[in-house]
Amino acid sequence: MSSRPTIKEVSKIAGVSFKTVSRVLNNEKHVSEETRRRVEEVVAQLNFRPSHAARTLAGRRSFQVALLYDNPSPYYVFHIQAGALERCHELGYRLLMQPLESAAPDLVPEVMALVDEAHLDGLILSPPLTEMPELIEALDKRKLPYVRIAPGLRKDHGLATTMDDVAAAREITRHLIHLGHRAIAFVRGPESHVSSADRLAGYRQELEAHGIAFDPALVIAGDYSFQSGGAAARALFARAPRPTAIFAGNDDMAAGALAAAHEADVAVPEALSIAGFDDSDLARAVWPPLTTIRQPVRELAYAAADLMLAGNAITPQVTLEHELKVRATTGPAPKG
Amino acid sequence: MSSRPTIKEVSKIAGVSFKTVSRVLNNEKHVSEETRRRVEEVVAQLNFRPSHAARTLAGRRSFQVALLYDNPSPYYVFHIQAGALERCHELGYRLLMQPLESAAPDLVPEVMALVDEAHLDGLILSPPLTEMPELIEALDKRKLPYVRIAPGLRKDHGLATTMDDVAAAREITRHLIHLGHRAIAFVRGPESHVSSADRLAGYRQELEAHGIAFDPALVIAGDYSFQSGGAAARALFARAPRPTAIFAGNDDMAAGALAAAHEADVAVPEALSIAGFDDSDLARAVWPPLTTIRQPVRELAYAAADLMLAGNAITPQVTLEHELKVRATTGPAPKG
DNA sequence: CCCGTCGCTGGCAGCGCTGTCTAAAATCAG
DNA sequence: CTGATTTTAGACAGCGCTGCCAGCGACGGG
Repeated sequence: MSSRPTIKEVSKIAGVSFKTVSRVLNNEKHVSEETRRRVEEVVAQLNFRPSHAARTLAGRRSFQVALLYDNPSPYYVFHIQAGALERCHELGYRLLMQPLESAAPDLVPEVMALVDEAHLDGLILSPPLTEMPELIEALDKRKLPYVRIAPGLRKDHGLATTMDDVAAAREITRHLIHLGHRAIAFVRGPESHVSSADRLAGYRQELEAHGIAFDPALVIAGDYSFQSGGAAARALFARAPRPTAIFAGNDDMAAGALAAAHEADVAVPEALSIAGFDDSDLARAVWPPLTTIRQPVRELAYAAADLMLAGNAITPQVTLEHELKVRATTGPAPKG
Repeated sequence: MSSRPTIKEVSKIAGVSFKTVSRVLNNEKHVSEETRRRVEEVVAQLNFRPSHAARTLAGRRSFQVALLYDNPSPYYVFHIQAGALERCHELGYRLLMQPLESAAPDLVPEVMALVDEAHLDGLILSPPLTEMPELIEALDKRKLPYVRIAPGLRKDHGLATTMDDVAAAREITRHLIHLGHRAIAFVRGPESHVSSADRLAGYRQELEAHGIAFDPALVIAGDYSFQSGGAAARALFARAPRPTAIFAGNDDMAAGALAAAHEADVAVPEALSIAGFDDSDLARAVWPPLTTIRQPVRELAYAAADLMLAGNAITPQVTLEHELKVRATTGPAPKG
C-alpha cells in the first residue's frame, strides 16, 4: 500500500493553502478562476482523490447512502442496484448494498447501527422494507432522509418512486379479457409486499368493470417464487372446468406455471394463456416468451437516488410508466 | 440526524479512559476481564458502533474492501455479492460493490482512485476483471491485497478461488457421449473470459479421449448471452446432418438454444440434447429443466473473501467442487 | 477620504478514533 | 524483601479533511 497523496501535497505543489484546495474540491465559491484551474491541474496530474474517511469525519456529510434490500430475486436486486449505483456515482455518492431480514426482531437497531457506523446521509428502501412501520417511524424520528422504491403509497408519505401496479394489473387483465377469457385465475404474491395486494386489486377491478364476477376460488396464494407458481398451476389443473388463463403476480411464478403446463401437456397459449408481471430476464428466456408488464426497475432506483440526493421538495413522489409486453404466452381463449 | 454516541461517552459512563474502550472494541489484550465486561455492557446498552470513518482515518486499516465486477448476469453478480457480503459481514468488514468496464482505457487509474478514496484494505476481482494484466500488475506493485474469483489460474499467482472448468466440461461432455451422442456442438463464450477457453478445452479433451475427432465447424462463437445461444442453435439447425447435442458454455446460451429448438419444433431431448453450464436460476426455470454443471458461485465468493481477510498463507488457492446436474434436456441420441 | 462591503485567501480547531509512549499496579524470581 | 518484568491503564499526538473566523486588498457610497 503505497502512500497516497494528501490535500497538503496538492496545495504545496499548486502554491496555495490546503484550505483553498479543499474549496476547489468542494466546488465552493470565492476561489478565483486562475487558482481553481491551477489546483485542478495538480489534482488531475497526481490522480488525487480526497480521503472519504477524512471528509466524513470532518464535515457533516459522508456522501454515503445505503440501499436496503430483502429480496431473493437476483434480477430485481441487480437492476435496482444498477440504477441506484449509477445515479449515486454521478452525484459523487457512494452506495452501500445492505441485505437485511425484514422479519428480524432487531431490524431497526441493526439499521440504526449501520447508519451510525457509516454516518449515512440517507437510505434507499426497496420492498418489502418499504412497508415496515417501525423502520419508517424510526427514520422519521431521527430525521434521516430516505426514499422508498415502489411502495404502496397509500399514505403519500415522504420521498418515493413508484409505478401504478393497480393500473398495470388492470391492463394485463383487460388484455386477457379482450382475448375472450372469462375464467382467469390469479396467483398472488406474499402478503408482505403491497404490490401483491395492488395487483390483485387491479385484477379484480378490471374483471368487475367487464361484468365478470370476482371468484375468490380463482385466487391462489403464492410467494413470488418459481415453485409456488408451479404449485398454483397444478392446483388449478386439478379443477374442472380449468380456467383458460392464469395471471401470475410476477414472472417467476408465471414461469413456474408455464413449466407446470408443459409438464401437464397443456398447450400454451392454445389451451391456456399465462401472463406474468415484471418483465424480468426470465420473461424472455422461457418458451414461449411471457406476456408481461414491464416494470421500470432500474429507472425506479435511479429516480429514487436522484430524488433523495438531488431532488427538489416540490415533487416528493415520482410515478414511472409501465408497459404491457404482449408476447407469446397469451392467445385467444379456447372455444367451448 | 440525532447525535450518535462516541467512544468518549461510553468511556465516561463505564468510568474508564476512552483508550480502554478502544481496546475493548478492538479486542486487544491487556484489559482485565472485569473492565472488559463493564465496557461491553455500556456499548450494548447504548447500541454504540464506532465511527468507521474515524477508525479508518486513525488506524492503518479501513475494514473496507471492494468487489469489482463487469458482468451482465444478474444471477452471477447477485450470488457472488451474497457470498462475499456474508463473509465480510462475519469478519467485520464492509463490502463496496463496484461495477466497472473492463475495456475502459482508464480502468487502472479508476480502480486506484477508488482504493485511495476509500482506503481499501483489499480487492475481490471477478471475471473478466481477473484477467486484466495491467490491473494485476498495478495491484502487485502497490502491494494491495486481492483475491481473484475463478480465474484461469494458468500461472498460480496470488490468492484465488476457483473451480475446475476443464474437468467440469469434460464431465458433461462425457455424459453426452455416454448417451450415445457423437455429433456434439459447442457454443463458446467470449474470449475475455478464460472460462470459455477452459470449457472448450474440456469439451475437446473428452471428445478426443473417446476417439471422437474434434470438429472446429461444430464450435460456434457466442458471448454468454441468451440471444447468442439462440443464434448459434439456428445456425446449427441449418446444417445437415444436424448435431444431436449442443453443449453451451453457460446456461443463458443453453436457454437460448432451447428456445430456438422449441421455435424450430425440434423436440428436446428426443431429437436434440442441450446442456448448459452454471446451474443458474434459469436452468430450473426453463422447460424442460436444463442439464448443467452446478458452479458454486456463492461459495466461491465466500471463500474468496475468507482467503483474503482471514486466510493463512499456506493455501493461497482454493478449488471448489462442481457438480453435474442431470435434468431433462439431455437424453439418448436419436437413432439414425 | 473614511468606512462598510465584497471577493479571495489562509489559519486553526477539531471530527472520533488508533498508535505509541509512559505510569502505576500486580506478579515473579532470587 | 528487593529489583525486574508483566499486566493494566491513561495521556497525547495526529490521521486528512471541513467549518468557522480572521485578514487583506479592491471597490463604492456618503
